[in-house]
Amino acid sequence: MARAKHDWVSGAEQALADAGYRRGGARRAVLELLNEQACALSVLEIEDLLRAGERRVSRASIYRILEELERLGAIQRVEIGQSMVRYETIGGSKHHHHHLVCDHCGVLQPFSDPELERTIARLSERVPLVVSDHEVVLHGACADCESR
Amino acid sequence: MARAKHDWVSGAEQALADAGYRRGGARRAVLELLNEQACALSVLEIEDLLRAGERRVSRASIYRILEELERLGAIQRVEIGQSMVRYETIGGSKHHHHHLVCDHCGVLQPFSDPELERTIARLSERVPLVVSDHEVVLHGACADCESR
DNA sequence: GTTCCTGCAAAAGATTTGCAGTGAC
DNA sequence: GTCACTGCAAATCTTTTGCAGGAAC
Repeated sequence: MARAKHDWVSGAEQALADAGYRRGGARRAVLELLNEQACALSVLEIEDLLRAGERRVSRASIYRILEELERLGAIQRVEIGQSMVRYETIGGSKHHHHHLVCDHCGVLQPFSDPELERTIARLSERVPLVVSDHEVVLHGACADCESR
Repeated sequence: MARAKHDWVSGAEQALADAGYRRGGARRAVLELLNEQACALSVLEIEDLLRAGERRVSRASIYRILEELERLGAIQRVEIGQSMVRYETIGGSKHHHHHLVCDHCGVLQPFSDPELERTIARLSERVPLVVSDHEVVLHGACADCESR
């Protein structure tokens, strides 16, 4: 899967280049960080991870970069509570999925379910809206918090 | 339905009283406003509607009142983008539902679907989380925005 | 050399908190 | 009279914007 992972980064960079953007260190650092994640990150988490790791990037730049990437369709926003927007890659090594949120500790896990997708696809036809996207969040207690 | 509507307000007031809260004009105004709504409102919308209508309530009080009501289970938070938390009544005259969001104009509509509920209920058994709640948001273009 | 990218600092928007006065019981 | 409720103002937190210097082409 190392191949697929690398492909998301280069795919995104290609899309950026095609859209007339130049290369830059901050953007590359954000792309690589996002590519390594199992699940969606908030801007502040991205900032902290970058500060701890490869290269510090200013918060304003992170916001700007994420906005560009979202516009190009390389990442998507997910809103799962905690009053913070989160972002995650689209395509690449990860598939379409939804989220489980532990309301006690805040842990986030991805899950996916074909039956759910079929149900939503069918439902989308019956609804007074031309549906382009959907989001499902299950709230509850994770194994750790439940056993405590 | 006037009966059911009134019942949500008095039910919530009863729950508040049981929890040791006293009555107050600001809280009553918020309860009645929420009760009349078709769908979830943000704090700022609540503030504007109250200012225009029955009684002005300070923003800080609205936040505090909503927090209490959420803790008591009389209302629920929904997060549907637009970087703003929204709240709506639970129980009362309205049933469990989910949301359609027009990404162009921001309009919000409720919908519900029994098949979706069954699918999610089944799914909730298979997931590494003790599920207590769920939220589904469909994004797209509403009839108005689509035809334009 | 021109234009875009980036960081810094300030601004804006949403939410929370501290405190003092009023009102419920 | 006591303690909760409320409004105001200040503080906090997230996100956006303006501007100037540096980097990509």
